[in-house]
Amino acid sequence: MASDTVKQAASQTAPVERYNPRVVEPKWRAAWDEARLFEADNASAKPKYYVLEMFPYPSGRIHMGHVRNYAMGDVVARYRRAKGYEVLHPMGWDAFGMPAENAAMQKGVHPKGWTYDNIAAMRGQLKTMGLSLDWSREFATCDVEYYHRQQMLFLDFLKAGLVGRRVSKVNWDPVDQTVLANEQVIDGRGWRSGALVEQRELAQWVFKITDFAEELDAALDSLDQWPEKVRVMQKNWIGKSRGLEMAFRLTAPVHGHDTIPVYTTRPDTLAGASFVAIAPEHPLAKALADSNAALAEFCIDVRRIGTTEAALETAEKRGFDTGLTVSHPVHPDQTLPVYVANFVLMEYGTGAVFGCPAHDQRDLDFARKYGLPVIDTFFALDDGTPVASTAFVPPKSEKVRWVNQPAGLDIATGQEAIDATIDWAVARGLGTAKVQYRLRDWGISRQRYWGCPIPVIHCEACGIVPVPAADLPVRLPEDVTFDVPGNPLDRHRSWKHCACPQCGKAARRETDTMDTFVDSSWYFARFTAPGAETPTDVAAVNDWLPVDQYIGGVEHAILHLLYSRFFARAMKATGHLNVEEPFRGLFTQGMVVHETYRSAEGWVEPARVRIEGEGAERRAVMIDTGEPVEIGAIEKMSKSKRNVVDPDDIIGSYGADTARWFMLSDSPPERDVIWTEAGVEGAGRFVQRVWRLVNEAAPALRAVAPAAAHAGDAAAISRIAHKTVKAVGEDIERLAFNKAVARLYEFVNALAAPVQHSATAPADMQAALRQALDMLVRLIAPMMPHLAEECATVLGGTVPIAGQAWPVFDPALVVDQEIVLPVQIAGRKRGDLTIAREADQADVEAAVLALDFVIKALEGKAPRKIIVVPQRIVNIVP
RNA sequence: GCGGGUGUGGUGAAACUGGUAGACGCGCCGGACUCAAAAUCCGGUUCCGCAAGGAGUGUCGGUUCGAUUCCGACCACCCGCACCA
Repeated sequence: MASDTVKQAASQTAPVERYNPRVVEPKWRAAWDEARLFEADNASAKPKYYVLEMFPYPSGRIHMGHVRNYAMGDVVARYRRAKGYEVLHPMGWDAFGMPAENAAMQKGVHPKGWTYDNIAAMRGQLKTMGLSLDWSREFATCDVEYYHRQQMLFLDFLKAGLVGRRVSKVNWDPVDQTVLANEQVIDGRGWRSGALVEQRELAQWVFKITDFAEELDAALDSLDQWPEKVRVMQKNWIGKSRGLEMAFRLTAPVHGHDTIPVYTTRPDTLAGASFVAIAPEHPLAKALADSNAALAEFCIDVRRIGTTEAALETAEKRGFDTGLTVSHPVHPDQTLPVYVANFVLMEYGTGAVFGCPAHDQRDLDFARKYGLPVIDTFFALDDGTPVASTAFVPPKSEKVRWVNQPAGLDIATGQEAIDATIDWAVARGLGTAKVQYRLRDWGISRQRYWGCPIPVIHCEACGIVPVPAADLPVRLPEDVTFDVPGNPLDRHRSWKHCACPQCGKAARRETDTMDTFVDSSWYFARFTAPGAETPTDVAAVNDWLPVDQYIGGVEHAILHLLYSRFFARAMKATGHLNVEEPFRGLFTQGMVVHETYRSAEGWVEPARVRIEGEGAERRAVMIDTGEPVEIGAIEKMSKSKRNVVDPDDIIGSYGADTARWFMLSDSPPERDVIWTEAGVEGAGRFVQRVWRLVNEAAPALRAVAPAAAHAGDAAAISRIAHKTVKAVGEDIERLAFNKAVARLYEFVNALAAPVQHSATAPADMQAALRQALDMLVRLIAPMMPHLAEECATVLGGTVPIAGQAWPVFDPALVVDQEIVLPVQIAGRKRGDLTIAREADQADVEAAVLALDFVIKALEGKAPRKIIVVPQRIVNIVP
């Protein structure tokens, strides 16, 4: 092509000044704020759309994971707004929690000051990202206005019977004098103090999440806009199982027990039962231990190992023969020994099991160790006749098989078979069918300062007395100290002393605070009316909820998301809202990962490393010393590996749009994205490219009115523009941001040449270009909002475009009249056929047979078959 | 062990319900502009082959005119759960 023309055209325009995000971005953020474009109106008549990203903990700095998360949410928010929705896109702070207290202990700062300072810093950082957030609804969970309403909810839940007080075993750190969560116990020791953790029985407040176990399980099937993975994880966590509860009769009653109730999900294996085992905490075990020192010692000993998963996994199966025997329920003449065994859990089922060594690896291990029989007999499922199982597969093959279907069953059929044996057993009076859940009630008591005070009072005379509504909020005192371990609230000289609201006598305020997961279980509801006197404004919350699109990390797949689902139900039961499921659409985004670098002194920040060479020759050296650096694995950005890239640095040097664009390109959003310098530079290059494109075109096009219909080259431009509008919209709706990005690259590539000639182009071409550029600017706006505004200004349109409509594509322009059909011979592509879209089978066949390469391939013979898939492909079978 | 997922060039990845495998980005190679560089622009880039052609989406097999896509068996990696009876 005439490169002279290109040269000429290029030389006519002065080089475009580089786009400077440092100047442009703050300008547009101010303009948006000024116009209050992102404040949601509860009274709006438009259809509502609620998009929410999981709110951050105010650690003090945002990280790249936040940037990715909020960039995604912002694309959705800006897109929906442009599509005519009233969009709620709020931001807040999950502000209670341990780090604030740790900071208090380590640095001597007050948790409150530390937290609010961090919030201020992070708010500033977030604002530089140019997110279309409704900041007027911002709150922190440590704001008294918020936790006041949380206390109101607690009292309503208490009244509704959804809160209980239960003595339960907890991990107690004797040095820090506090309860530890299971994950804070490492090898039986407290993660901070290193002290041996004790198991303590402590009175705890619990939310009765198990009241909703069945509903929480069943409703998972309705969450079709949730990732399968998350639903499965929740299903497993709830752990619903159907089984049989039955009793083994003791051959001689002891300590008032004449039977041992057991629970089993596999009644079909009952014929193979060869022992019964009870938990060390089982009432019968305790009674026996009173008069048996060896058993008492055993019970203490086996529980000393700790409850960490690692300890449990490796722990040997240990048992203590009580000397008691029970009779087999089906064959009363058979007796089975009763053991106390370390692998039986008091918390699940009845705290007692029967062991079938022929069927279960764990039972087999136990039977071998204690010389118990392995009985290879099953109940046939149809009539309950015991049979010697020929279908039995030894445990090492791991695949459970059933007698009447020895080839192996899928899970559903297997469950049917088990259900049949349950019915059979119930009919014979062996026991009762029972549904069991693994889900435990949610213990919310924490012996911490920086949390929401639990609004109850303990009175010697009246017992537990709720704080009267008029006395709310129960405020956290500020004059607390952190110089000694334990709960500062409990040590505070006056705070806990109060008068009983009922009898007026001296009483004690509850000094435990709520688990911080409580705070995050209803914040999404509060955003709908953050100033309401009651926890929710019922009309507003019902209008906005469920959240249409919730976006966050998969690490919250169980706890936060399950607790929130519970809260929605509990709030419904107490009249605070009227939905069951808080989040209609859930998206779990991948992490931002980065290569790690290691020098002689340890992990090194990427900023201090220079990469040289590539492929096998790729090396890293320290920038200052030239010392070689080992390139490590690609891992999640973390302080410990020092592979963190600070969003501030990136936004400072490339601008927010570049950072956002890069976070959205490259990887599919659910997958991890690898942060690379080259990738960011590529994104930055694209920003400049769009800017140049628009500026080169603008002088010629500014006054041109976009027109709808064009011919020839102009039509080609219109077609790609309209196709891109369609595709990008669809991609955003599917959250396929990486694909939307690729489309926009293609679009810009396609516009490059026409823009070169825009000054001398015919009028219809100019009109088509003008329209295409207008569309381009609107399409990039959700991802790169600042650049879009600046480009729109250059093109002479109305700004800001943040409040304007999404472009509409003309369906007639997204289908081509003439199409290129691939032509295959025997399933291999040999060439193309350009033909009218409307061509029928006969036209296509005739045209294909006239093609040179087809004639050559057929060598004069008639084809055996010609397959024509309209508008798709032609395949000739010779 | 149970459950879920992933596997495609040098690389991040595309490919709607079976229909042109590798769009787009990064990197690389070549060229233009430049005294030179940066920036930018143009062209090329799955592999083997000078070419014609052949091979190719983790492996092996199947269904089909046609398979990255569906079916069966396996392999590797990642994630979650796990003494739950």
